[in-house]
Amino acid sequence: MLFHIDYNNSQPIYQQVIEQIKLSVVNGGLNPGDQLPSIRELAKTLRINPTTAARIYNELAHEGVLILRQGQGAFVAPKVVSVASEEIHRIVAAHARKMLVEGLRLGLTRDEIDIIIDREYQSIQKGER
Amino acid sequence: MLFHIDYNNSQPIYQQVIEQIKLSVVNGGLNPGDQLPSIRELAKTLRINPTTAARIYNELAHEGVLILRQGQGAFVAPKVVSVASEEIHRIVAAHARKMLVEGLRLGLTRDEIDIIIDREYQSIQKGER
Amino acid sequence: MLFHIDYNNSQPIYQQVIEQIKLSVVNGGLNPGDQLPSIRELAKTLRINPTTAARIYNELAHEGVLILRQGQGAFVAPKVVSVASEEIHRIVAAHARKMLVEGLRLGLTRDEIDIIIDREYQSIQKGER
Amino acid sequence: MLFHIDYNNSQPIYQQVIEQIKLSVVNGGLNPGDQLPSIRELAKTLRINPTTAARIYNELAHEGVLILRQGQGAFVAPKVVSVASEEIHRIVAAHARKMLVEGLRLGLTRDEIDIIIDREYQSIQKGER
DNA sequence: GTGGTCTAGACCACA
DNA sequence: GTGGTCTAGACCACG
Repeated sequence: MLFHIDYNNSQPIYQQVIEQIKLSVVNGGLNPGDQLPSIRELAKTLRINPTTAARIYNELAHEGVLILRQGQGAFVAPKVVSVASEEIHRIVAAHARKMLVEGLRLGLTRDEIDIIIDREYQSIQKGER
Repeated sequence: MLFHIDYNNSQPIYQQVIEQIKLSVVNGGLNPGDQLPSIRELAKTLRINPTTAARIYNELAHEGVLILRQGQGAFVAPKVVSVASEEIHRIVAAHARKMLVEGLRLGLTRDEIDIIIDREYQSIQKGER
Repeated sequence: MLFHIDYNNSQPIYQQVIEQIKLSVVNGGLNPGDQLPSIRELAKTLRINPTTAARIYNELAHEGVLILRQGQGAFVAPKVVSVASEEIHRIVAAHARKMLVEGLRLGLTRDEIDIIIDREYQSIQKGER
Repeated sequence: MLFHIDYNNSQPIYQQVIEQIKLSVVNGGLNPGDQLPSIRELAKTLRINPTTAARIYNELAHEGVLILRQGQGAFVAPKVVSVASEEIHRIVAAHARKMLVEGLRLGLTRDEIDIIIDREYQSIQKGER
């Protein structure tokens, strides 16, 4: 559960870490009930601004990934998907569309894109990165 | 070739329109050599500021999607992809990863995600949206 | 003495033609006293706006490359360099600097740049392009 | 790292500054990781509009020369040239051709041009200007 | 504090 | 008419 920040990435720091935490939840690196480092600790280890660390946890709590308990800390939420399946579909479809348009535009075929997706899927399952 | 802006979308409007133009180029709605509405015209129809419209075309010209000719207008560029294949792979893989993590996190299976991708692919090919 | 316009070039039409005429003068395709097509003729063959054709000749006349005689036409000027050598030096140095900075920035060595220069020099002498 | 604007120059000021920054990167005045003045600071010192200053940094970021980090500032990018060597050659050759045509047209010999190039090269290496 | 987005509007360069 | 440059200034997102 070691997070890393790529400062040469245009993506904001807080989004980079959010993505990594979500990934850990997906590939089993983090399980429901697991406790995460405190905001101060996270800020210290990642050497980021405490307000940025707070933002990370707040967003994740807002999305239902984490549960923040006053004075106790942050914990991975139980897998209770309270999001409407329509909404889920919409979110994933939007990502899929972006990926497809970009890939096709850059000259890839549908099959080549599928191969890339598969590779990423394997890498997620293995807990890589 | 009708573009639309969703003001409830957190994505900046110039990026929304950029995506839509790229999509049109991919699904054949726009072909190399086709002329696009002028900056002023685009600004008028979308009811955005001309400088924002200019930004849309400028970014697309930078990316090699459009060609801007002073005094003449904006045209779809010929398909000459000069992007390194590594770079293409990297871009698509990043999108794929985001999509997979989000889908899996929200409880979808790999198969369900594949179905969504396929639906999006079909919709792009048909020139929908 | 056939000029061509690359509409996929960001460089303005009038500058493209000016460059080509200058090149012809340099490599002997056009010699002092030679008559050029009239403005109307140039506009017609290149399928450009007559005002653009006029601009081409006016700029070249201003730079001393051509001489425009009312009612007679445009002629290549005799090689009387009336430009101060300082000025010449300044102009060429500016071009050289741009070329060097761009080449070095993109990872070329001085020798590699020299090779490119030499190749261009040969191509100019041969009257290519 | 002092930039200057020549208002008697027909070249747009954002391009003048871009060139100067590229030059600094080439001659070692600016190294990867170095922080540049903020957009607002640059605008203030050059007495230009902040949006013009932003444009300078944006273009350089697009070209991969700088990296902009929201909330942090602008930094010189690490030297990762991902431009196709064909493209590099094409760019430098175009500059070389322009320089040669102009020099020859104004009566310089090949040797005289080479001397000017060499002088510019020395001046770039020394970090002059 | 930083950069990112958007507006409103002027003036120039090009065809 | 077209796109290109620049200004002036507002408001948001990020750290």
